[in-house]
Amino acid sequence: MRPHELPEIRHLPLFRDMLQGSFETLMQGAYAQTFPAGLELIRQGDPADFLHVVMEGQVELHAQWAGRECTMAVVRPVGTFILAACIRDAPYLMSARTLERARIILIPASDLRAIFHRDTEFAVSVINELAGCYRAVVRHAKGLKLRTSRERIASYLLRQSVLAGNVPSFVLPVEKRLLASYLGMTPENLSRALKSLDAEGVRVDGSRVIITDRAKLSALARPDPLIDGPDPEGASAGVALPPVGRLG
Amino acid sequence: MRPHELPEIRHLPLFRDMLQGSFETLMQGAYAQTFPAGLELIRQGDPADFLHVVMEGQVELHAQWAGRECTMAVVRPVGTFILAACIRDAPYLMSARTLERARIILIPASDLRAIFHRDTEFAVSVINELAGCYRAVVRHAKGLKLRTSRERIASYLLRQSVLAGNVPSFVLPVEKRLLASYLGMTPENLSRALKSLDAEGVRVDGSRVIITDRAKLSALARPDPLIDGPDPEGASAGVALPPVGRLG
DNA sequence: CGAACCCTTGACAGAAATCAACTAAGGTGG
DNA sequence: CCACCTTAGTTGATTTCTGTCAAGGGTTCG
Repeated sequence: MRPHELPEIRHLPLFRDMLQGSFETLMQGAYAQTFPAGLELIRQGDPADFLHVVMEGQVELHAQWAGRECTMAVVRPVGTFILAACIRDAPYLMSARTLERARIILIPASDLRAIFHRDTEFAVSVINELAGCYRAVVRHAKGLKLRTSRERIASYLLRQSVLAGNVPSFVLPVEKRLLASYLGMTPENLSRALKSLDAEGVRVDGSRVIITDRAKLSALARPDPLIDGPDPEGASAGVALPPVGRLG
Repeated sequence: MRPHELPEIRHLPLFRDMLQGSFETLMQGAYAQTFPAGLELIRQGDPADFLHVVMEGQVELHAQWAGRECTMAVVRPVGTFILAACIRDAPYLMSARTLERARIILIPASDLRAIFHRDTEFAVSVINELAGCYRAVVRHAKGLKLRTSRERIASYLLRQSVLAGNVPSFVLPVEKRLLASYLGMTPENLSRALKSLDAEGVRVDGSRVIITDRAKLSALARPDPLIDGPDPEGASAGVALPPVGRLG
């Protein structure tokens, strides 16, 4: 593991409050590895052996069934994924693949379980992390069930704009096909819908999005913190925040 | 609170491993209440004050947006709901209403948070509960994104049959309109789809479902433990289990 | 008995998936 | 350096699915 990585992990919400001894024990069993783009890191159904921490690059969480596939989330630095499976010692519900060259820390699930039995502070951090993940998926499911495709797209674009610091123009952080799958539609549909959103205050040029009429777009999207997530602190102050898609 | 209720709560996975002292403290602040059918217990967006434990009756968790509404889950005895919101001290993401006369135990969220900071065993139980809830919603979302309406219905019926002890015939545990909303479709659509499933080995008469050709239905549903949930132990032995829809 | 309400059915309109063709961009290898 | 191949994205035509609106039968409950 690289020298700068340990403190970076240590500062994650999940690890920042635990005892130093617990952290050191956890890190003794952990190791880092760099993977090329497009590599399948884990496959759904496999037993959960390691908690994964993304240090660099993007990782897609996706699910398959009956030959179909859909994107569930994208994890960016510094985020973790498949915590729940590790805790339950249960098979992964999702697969993970690198979208680009990625550096990942792997922490043995057994160490994880052993330590939160002994370190209450760590247990509390795990609780908070899990509760956050849970709420993120609930919001995702709400969006799928309550909003139409166009509304989901509009909300997503508005959200990205807010996360980028309330800027009117930004670049999509992922490929459109992936975005389509994440939003629960086909690439063709996303393409057409994006064009049709021209009339709702959005211009799209390649991967660049320009919000030309925020009020009109907002009227369609009807953003709601109970679906889109809470407004990040400092967003109003123009502080740029990473467009993290947490759900792991 | 009634005399038989305390030990019942004590035996819940969430409370069975905690220190006796912690449990007593938690129960001191708790109180029970009986609500009539159709009552809105909590509204999404409200601050999370109490963890709810269902002792009797059914409670629907649902979500609203833009005048639309959908069912997210049904909680039955003895199950809890909105644990995550209580932990994060965040607004509820879902509303809850009684489907029938229901008896509910209310546990102050602040007590909850205070106690798992002191009682590691309880913290571990909360972790396991949350991880389970998280995985339940992920499975729900997977079903919505990967399966068509007919496939979701077929899977649901097959699942209910298994939970009832692998019986070929059973009664739907909820109203069809609610089931439709839970499965992500309109009541009209469910009605039509159920009729069309006649050709796939299912007969429906009112709320009674008869699986006439399990192989054929299974070929459509393609049940998968990574979506439908793990097979309950003892199911093969014919042990009847309650058709619990946990997700809270 | 009447008033809701659930469920069903039909007709229709709108949305989305599918199939197919085409463009454009990026990377590979000659 | 260029020809070639692969892949993302777009667009169009078509079909399938789904939601909406409307009406009617049946049940429950006050």
